Amino acid sequence: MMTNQEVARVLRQIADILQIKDDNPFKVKAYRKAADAIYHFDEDINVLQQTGRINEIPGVGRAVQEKVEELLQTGALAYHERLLQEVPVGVLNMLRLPGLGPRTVRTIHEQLGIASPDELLLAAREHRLRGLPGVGEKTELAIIKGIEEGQQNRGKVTLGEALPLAESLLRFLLNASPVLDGSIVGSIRRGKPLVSDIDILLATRQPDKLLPIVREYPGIRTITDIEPGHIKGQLSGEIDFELILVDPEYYYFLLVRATGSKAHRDIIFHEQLPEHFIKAGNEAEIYQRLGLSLIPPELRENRGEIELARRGELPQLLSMADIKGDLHVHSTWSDGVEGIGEMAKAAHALGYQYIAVTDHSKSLSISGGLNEERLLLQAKEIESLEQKLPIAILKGIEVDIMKDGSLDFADEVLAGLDLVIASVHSYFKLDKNGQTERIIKAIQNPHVDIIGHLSGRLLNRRPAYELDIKRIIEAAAHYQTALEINAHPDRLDIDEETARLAREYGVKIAINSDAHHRVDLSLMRYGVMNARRGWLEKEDVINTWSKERLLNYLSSRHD
DNA sequence: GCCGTTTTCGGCCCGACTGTTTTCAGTCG
Repeated sequence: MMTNQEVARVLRQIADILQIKDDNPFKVKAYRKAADAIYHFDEDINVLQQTGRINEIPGVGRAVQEKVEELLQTGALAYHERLLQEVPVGVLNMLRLPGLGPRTVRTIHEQLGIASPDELLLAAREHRLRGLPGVGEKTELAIIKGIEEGQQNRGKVTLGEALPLAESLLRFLLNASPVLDGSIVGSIRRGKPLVSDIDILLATRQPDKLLPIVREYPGIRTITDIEPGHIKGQLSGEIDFELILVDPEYYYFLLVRATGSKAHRDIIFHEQLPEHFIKAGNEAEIYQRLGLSLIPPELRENRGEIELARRGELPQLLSMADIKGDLHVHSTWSDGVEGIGEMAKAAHALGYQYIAVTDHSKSLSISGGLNEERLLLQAKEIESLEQKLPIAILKGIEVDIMKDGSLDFADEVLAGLDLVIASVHSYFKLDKNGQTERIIKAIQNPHVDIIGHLSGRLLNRRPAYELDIKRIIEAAAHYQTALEINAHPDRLDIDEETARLAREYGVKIAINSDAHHRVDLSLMRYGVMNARRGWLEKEDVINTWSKERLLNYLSSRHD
């Protein structure tokens, strides 16, 4: 059985291969679009398949439907396999490197027979790439840099990939009768943006009965290691997992032990024997026996939390339940895939009081960014939708910050909006001072309420651009401009360190999903986890505030 | 490959920068 996400992955690989083969670009786009649509579709693709309704997904026509059916029925797709013969996965991985696109990758593969990033790195170091058409010294250096940076996170996956897989596996195991209790542990439970594997703790009196149950799980690729109390293996999706089996008496002791970072647990358990923690009823009791108040998982990193727990002075971290709205949402007016009405209804269904529609501005033309005229038309639509829907819809924009720090709209235009996010989408390679000055100039603009995805990082894909974070936070504090925690699991930007620093300076934060699809509104939880890792409290985050308070705050800023 | 009461065929698809060139293809957001 395959999930929507796994099917989407195959379709995306097909798109990549077709692109390298220089096939019809619209065909490539069609495969990507179908992949995205399946990835995000609310219903299980297997259920759709059984009722013959796969082509009801927008962007999926006859050809893709047939391929998906073959994939779901047989677990493989002949067309995909055939394409992989021509262009192996290693070549597709080369595509992920900055500066390398389909044409260059094709040339490298065809002319030098290079078929993986490892081979590519070697060739680049030996200067065997320069001389290929379009490849010179700089490209070679960029490749080496790109691969070396990637190696730092080697084998790690984003929380956004790992957490749903871990939850799905845990749900399956909790349904098995020998399992009395269970939890995700390790770095996923602490909410780290990049994790190396899935660790799950299970309470059971019958550890011997677990193995055949685990083998039944549809998402298992291999089981590699079995020893008393442990089952290790790999899930399809190439993520390693480890199950830790423990007697119920020691469950909460192990839950604390297996969740905290090494530094955290070494300090709190220093020479204490497990027997001291037997039969605890919850985690709070474990911490209590250590003379500490309960430390939330996201804080268990030995960054000062242990001392505060001893004094009972831990921060009161915000939680998902505190979130009252989403201030960064796209629609079909730019590169979103759903109308404002759909997004607003979905936000209302999540219990939100408000959303801000913040489509892109004109200079981001690939996204269909709005010009002044269309912005006005959009405002009309928002006004009419607001009459009909039980949720406040703020008129916003994600305005582009230009190279010189000016904005893509004149102040008069921005003044007509309820909320302005300013973001960088170009000139990522400015030097540190230029990039910092540029963003500070945007911070200084009185119409700008929030700076979007400040550092521009894309986890596992692109490093943050050069910035003087401290200067930016000082400016944000001075001009009372909020910083965004972009909740998309590929971004989580600003990161936890920056968030913690911002809080110390009294800079407000907005946690935003940046949703381009209604399903993406639920990515908010990753942003909340990131905020908790940054020690943020409810008061620090403006979209935990009530609608009235937020609107007052925004209008007072604009006066 | 998808889509469609202006079309079942012909659109879909943007513009600037970068590094490589010697006039521009390839990459990127």
